[in-house]
Amino acid sequence: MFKGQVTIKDIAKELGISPSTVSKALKGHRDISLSTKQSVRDLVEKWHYKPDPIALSLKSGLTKIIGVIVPEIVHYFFSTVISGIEDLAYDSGYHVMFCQSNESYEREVKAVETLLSSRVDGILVSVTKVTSDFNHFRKIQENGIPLVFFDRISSEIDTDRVVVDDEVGAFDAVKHLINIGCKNIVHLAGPQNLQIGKSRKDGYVRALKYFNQPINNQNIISCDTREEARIVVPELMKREKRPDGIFAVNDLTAVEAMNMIKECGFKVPEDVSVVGFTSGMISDITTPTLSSVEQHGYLIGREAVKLLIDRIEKKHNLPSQTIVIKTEMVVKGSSKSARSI
Amino acid sequence: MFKGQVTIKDIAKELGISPSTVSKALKGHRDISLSTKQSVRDLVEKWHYKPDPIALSLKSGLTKIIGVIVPEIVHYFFSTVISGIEDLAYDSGYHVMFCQSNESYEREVKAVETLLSSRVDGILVSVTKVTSDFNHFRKIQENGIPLVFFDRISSEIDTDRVVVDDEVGAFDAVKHLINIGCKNIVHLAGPQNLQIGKSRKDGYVRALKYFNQPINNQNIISCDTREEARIVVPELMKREKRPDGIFAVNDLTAVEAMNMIKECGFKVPEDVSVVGFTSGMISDITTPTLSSVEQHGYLIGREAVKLLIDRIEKKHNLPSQTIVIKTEMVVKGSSKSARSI
DNA sequence: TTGAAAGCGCTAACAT
DNA sequence: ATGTTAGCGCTTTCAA
Repeated sequence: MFKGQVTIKDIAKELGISPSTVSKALKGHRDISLSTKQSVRDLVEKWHYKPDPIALSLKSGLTKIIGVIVPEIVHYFFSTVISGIEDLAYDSGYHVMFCQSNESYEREVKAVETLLSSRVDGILVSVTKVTSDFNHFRKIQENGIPLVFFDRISSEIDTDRVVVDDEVGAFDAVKHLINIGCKNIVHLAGPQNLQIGKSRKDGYVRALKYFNQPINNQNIISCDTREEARIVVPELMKREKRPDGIFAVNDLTAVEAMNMIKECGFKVPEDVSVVGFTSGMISDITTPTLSSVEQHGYLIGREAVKLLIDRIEKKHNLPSQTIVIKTEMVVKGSSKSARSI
Repeated sequence: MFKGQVTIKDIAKELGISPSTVSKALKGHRDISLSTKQSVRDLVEKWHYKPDPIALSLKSGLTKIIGVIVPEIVHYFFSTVISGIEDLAYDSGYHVMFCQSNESYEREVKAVETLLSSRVDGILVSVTKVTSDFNHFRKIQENGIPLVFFDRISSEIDTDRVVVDDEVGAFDAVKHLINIGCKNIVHLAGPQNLQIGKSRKDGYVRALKYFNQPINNQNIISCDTREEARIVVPELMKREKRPDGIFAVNDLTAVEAMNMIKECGFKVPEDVSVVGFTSGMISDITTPTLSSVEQHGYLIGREAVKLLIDRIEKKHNLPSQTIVIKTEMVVKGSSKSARSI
């Protein structure tokens, strides 16, 4: 009873019964007498007995722990997702173990090994930007551990997914730019080996087509970091045919694009309208505030956990499913055009 | 060998030796023959044997898991701390389990219970703004689990701590403003019931005294959110004696102050210099970039984990220690005064 | 209605 | 140099 924790043996000894009887009593087994059950419950209450999760795990082979791999915790979007994961996981009786891949393939592989060797019951992953070999994810599946991808998925692995409707979000963003009068919209695109990079570009292209604007390959530029924007955007502003709208694959890039535009002596949104992706706190603190496509990270986290727990507890046996979270175009200062439409 | 994982038994059976021999061989026990050791190692390699951490935990009573309780993950400062915690913990062979208290006392208490019942080896906590009863922390100590506070500490609990030197950070910030020529510096202050709110104000006051500037109570204004700044700062700018410097208790407030100053038709830093606290990503994306006091969250995380692991592994038996992380005044665009000094 | 025994994977004291 | 045994805390047949 000391050494920190009360065990089932302590209870049994005190009550003069066997450990197995205590165990059954606790589980409400039918063939334990009511009086025994009651005295066990009383003592459990009094001594604050809590079953040891480690012993439970050893028996059941389950840890009630969910592993999560994200590129970076220090990232508003991911921290909202994590927040959602955490909340629902705890409510469902699971714990959460985090690993950051720091956008490094090697660290991602290591994180997978770490989580597997920790015997987590399931794994949630948002893939790094640079991952192009997916064998470490296959290993998860070969071990029979449920795997759910969220946001940054790999299309090479057949598994459950929670994604944002990137294509539609991008379409809406570009549609908005067109609606406010932009005629020469540049897309600062993400890596095309990532689904989100591809989808957002596809949405951009589809919107242009839909509204009969010409598609110019010069207007699709690989640029998804602040550092790149710092180089790319000033180039853009020197073009003979200056862009009047920029749709960036993420908010940080969009913000830096705004800053560069201003540094080049132009105004946002008067000269160039800018729209980002992943509306977060950032979009509120810039001047002007940044129009952006809201991704509902918290919800993504919750849905991903729900899917994962369903798999772990085998609540269904459906083929892999993909849940699509709707995006929402949030118009703020960087694109509220005063120009006539 | 199937069912996912190879066990020591599988190895033993294959080699026709006993499990305990395998165990000893793996540990490099002196009285196992070299040839046996070699064949064990070979098979371990071939079959990818990994010891089951759960069985290890059951034996040792240790889980190699560290519990962390933070107010909010969605918070740049905390996410940097977590990042530091994560990195060092993993390098030291520990896993990390997170709980958010969401600034709620009840959730904090629940988080403590959760972590204790998970049998974590140690706990790191940054206390919520509202916690005034500390018995749940005492329970951690009574269970013999090492406890380390970081950033938001409780002075009622005798334990290891890692804190930021808020007072000196604030002093440096105000000193900087004075150095660049500010004569009328306003402090947008945090809640005075929180240690950080008080310390930062104290640093402000001390700096003014030290440089023989008058201390005006009108210049210390309770304002630590963007919403408040939106109301307070325009008032300030209407004063007969306009402030020429603002030292805000956090970056978000500082950023909104900048925005308000600009909205009132003044320039940053030409008319008013602004300095924040907790230099983060935010400070880079505003225009102008925000001068701020860097808190080194990542380092705080690492130091806290180091302290905790030392306690867990009983590397020393010193009385409770407090590590103070130095802050650093980072001068950026919002205070680079062109004025002569 | 209750208890004894085995076993989850691993280790360590104690044989051989 | 290697094997046997017991036990960490719990559950679950199976026997009483």
